[in-house]
Amino acid sequence: MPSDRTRSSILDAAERLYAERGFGDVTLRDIVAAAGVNLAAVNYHFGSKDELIAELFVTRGIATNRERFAELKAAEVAGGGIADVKAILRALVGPTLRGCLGPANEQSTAARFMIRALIEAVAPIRRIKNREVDHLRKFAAAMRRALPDCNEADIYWGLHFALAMAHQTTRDAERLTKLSEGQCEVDDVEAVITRIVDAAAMTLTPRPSIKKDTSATSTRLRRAEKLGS
Amino acid sequence: MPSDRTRSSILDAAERLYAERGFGDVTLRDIVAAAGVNLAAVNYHFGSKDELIAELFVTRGIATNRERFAELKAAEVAGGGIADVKAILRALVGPTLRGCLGPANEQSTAARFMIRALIEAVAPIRRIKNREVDHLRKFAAAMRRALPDCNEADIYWGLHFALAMAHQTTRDAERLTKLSEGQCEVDDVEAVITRIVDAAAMTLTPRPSIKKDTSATSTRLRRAEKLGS
DNA sequence: GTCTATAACCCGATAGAC
DNA sequence: GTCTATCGGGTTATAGAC
Repeated sequence: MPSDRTRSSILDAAERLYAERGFGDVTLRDIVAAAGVNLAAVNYHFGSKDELIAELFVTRGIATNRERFAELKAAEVAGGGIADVKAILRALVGPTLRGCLGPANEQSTAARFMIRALIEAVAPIRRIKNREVDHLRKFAAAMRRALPDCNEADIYWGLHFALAMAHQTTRDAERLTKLSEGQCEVDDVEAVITRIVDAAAMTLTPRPSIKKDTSATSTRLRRAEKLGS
Repeated sequence: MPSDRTRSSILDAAERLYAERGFGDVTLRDIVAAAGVNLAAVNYHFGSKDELIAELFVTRGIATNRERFAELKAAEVAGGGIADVKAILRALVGPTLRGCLGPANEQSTAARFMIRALIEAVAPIRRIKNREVDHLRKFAAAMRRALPDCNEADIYWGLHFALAMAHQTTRDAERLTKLSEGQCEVDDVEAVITRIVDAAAMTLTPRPSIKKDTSATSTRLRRAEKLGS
């Protein structure tokens, strides 16, 4: 059926253009031109522009989350049912960062589209996004298992902060490079992931103050030591 | 001169509407209606829509940075020339967060406009933004004085992460509340600021490893140990 | 400086032939 | 399913009267 090819041509072209130029200045006419199909085909296959965007967001989002869950599952298996805190965070931010940073030719269109979609929050996506928090709940649950004594709010804040750093880094990489005059190496994706994961993990496994209280060990630190890795 | 009032009416109305509804669906017609002026006045006073947005971004940005610098200066005076690390970070993210979170009637239109502008990155603003990093340089300089032995790249990453957490929190506060089922208190602005500042400060004033250095210890952490702090 | 009126253009959606 | 042609509506920008 030629219909299917038309349909997926539209999806592919839309994903690519939105990833490259954002939602603000990509029109249906741009999309059909890039896809080599007719303008009316969009409405025939998707009903409206908003429904096209929504379908794109849902299908690509599912794919991204599948990657995340696979990493999370692997981390839990490796830990005998309880994943390492950093491994959980790595599963959350790794797939997106790997797809958005690094050499341009290795970047994933899907990951860059998702980042755009999450950041620009155009109307049809905003509606879906705010009611879809199940995937984050799975990460929160894994984190609770890893840190059973940790305050629940802290866990949510930690996941939130990890995503915040990941998103802003993909978004402002250019600016950070300029600000630091090249000292912040953004091209080494795994190093960036490690940096973000470490920063988020620190908020979840607190330390005693380094200024005073060097001798007295806090209960929280003892708990962390007990957990080990 | 009635001209000045027309001019500032347009600026005020535009700032308010953009802050409330974003750049995507606010037209010049909306703005002139809210300002009670004529459509042609926009082009007369600003030349084009893009120039209106650019002027708004520049003037409001200067105001925000003035607030930040005032806090930074106060922190350096209080510290006898060298500000406390957390005070520096607080000066960076405090003004924006205070203007964007908390009770709706206490929010600042200017702060919410700036957040929208930084996030949605409409064309005329993007151009200005990426070449404007001087204000961040001042914070980096203050941080270097506070942490003379700290790796310079770490300082830039720390500032970047602080802004990342601040921005994402203003932007996704609703979602975080829903995800955590109200356990993450976003209405207590000062508590949120403290949380973000603490998280960013941790990345700058590293602690010794709390667990056995298995295999995957980050280079950053190892460097931190060497620094001793 | 401010207004009206309109130009010139672009958008998404759709009717209808094939 | 795919196409052409077009509708109806929106936008910014501007010419010209006052």
